[in-house]
Amino acid sequence: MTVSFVFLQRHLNGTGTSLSLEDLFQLLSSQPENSLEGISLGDIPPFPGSINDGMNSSAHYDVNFSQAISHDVNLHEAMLLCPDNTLRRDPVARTSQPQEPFLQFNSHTTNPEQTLPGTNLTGFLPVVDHQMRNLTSQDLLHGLDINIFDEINLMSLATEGFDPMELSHLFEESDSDSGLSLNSSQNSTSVTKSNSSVCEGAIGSSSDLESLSQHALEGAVGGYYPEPSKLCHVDHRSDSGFHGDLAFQHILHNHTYHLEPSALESTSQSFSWPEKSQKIRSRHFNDTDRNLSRDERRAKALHIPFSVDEIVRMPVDSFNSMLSKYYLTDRQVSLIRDIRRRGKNKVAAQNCRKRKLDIILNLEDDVCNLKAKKETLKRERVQCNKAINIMKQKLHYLYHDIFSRLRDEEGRPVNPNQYAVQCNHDGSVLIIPKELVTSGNKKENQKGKRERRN
DNA sequence: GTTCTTTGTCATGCC
DNA sequence: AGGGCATGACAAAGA
Repeated sequence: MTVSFVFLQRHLNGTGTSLSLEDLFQLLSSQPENSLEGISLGDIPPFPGSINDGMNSSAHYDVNFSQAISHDVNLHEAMLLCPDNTLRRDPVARTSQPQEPFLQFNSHTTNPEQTLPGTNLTGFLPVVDHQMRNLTSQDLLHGLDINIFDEINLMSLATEGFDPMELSHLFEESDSDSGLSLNSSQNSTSVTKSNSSVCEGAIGSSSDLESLSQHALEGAVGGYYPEPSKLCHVDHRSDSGFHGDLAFQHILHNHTYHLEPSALESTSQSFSWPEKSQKIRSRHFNDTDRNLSRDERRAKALHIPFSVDEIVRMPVDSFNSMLSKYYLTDRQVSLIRDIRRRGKNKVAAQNCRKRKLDIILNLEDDVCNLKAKKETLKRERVQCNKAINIMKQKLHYLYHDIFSRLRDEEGRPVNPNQYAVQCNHDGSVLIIPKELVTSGNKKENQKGKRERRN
């Protein structure tokens, strides 16, 4: 006991029962480490570094400490944690993000023949005669004038009510070397489809050419492009921007939407269909009509001279100019508009689902992170509670130590059951009867409650 | 036969 | 005003 008894007495007797907090701590700090039954302030562990870190981290993450500990986090809240409510995960990294639903027309053709427009293929292709007969129309059309196809388009527009069988005969007679487009690629709306188109476009010198020639006949949904020589000139509008473009697209684009996987495998494209899709596709390959989508079948039935892909992907200006420049019946126009709307919406739906998936994945990540953070905060809370308990215990010992030294005016020990140490806001410490403390506390509590209500 | 998933479509609202 | 986009809801097909 290093603090003199007189010191305390002087303070307690001389100044009434007032003991400043400073004095109290002077008293405490002057105690040997083993005083207070072996517990001193030095034993109180500093506020755990991790706690500070935790607090900082709490602040850093803008997480309310208590809330973060006690609240579960739902997906919506987790999503709202994003400051700008945007996706933090790079969708491209997260998914393959084939988010370029509109691949360029004619961008990559795997058909080497396409690199030789205007070339007579028969001079280049080292194929035997029967293969030549089975070459698709696309293979043979490169040498033809674009304007011819312009006319073809117009003619097919004029085939409203035309007998498809008659047109088919035209193809048969021309032995598949009419000006059908087949070998363009990447013209589809969805990525999956565009991938397929890439492969589909690359028919190369497949042994399946024979089977593919049938698809060639179905190339454009309007699919009937009679042999140019058998057509009369209806109207020459090759000088129109869109018309020329469109005609050219008909030449270069693959309007075959579903080709046999075996044909795809023989190409230089590395893309391969998923096993599921291949099964589905191969199951339907013998039924060419079933190969076509509903809109493709409808378009085919109405002899729409453009592929569904073109209708969907065409810029609005071109689309409108197409509708105005071409003679189209109301039914055709209506169908074309429907096809365009549905096609656009299909792509939008695909993108929407992709986004939704990304959002869900991001939220799952957020949930994981927040759970980890919650665990950290829980651990920190346990450490805080431990430190608080140690502090309480030390105060308890200090309290009893003080009372063991206190003496009243007559030199008698002060009964700790009758008196209490009260620390005031101004730093002063008073020894007051317990009745006053309890009544004072009650008043304080009531006052606090009133203030809280207000 | 039931359930789940995928995909296309429609309706609607917003830009 | 028209077109496109986003998205919820529904249905069909397939696993």
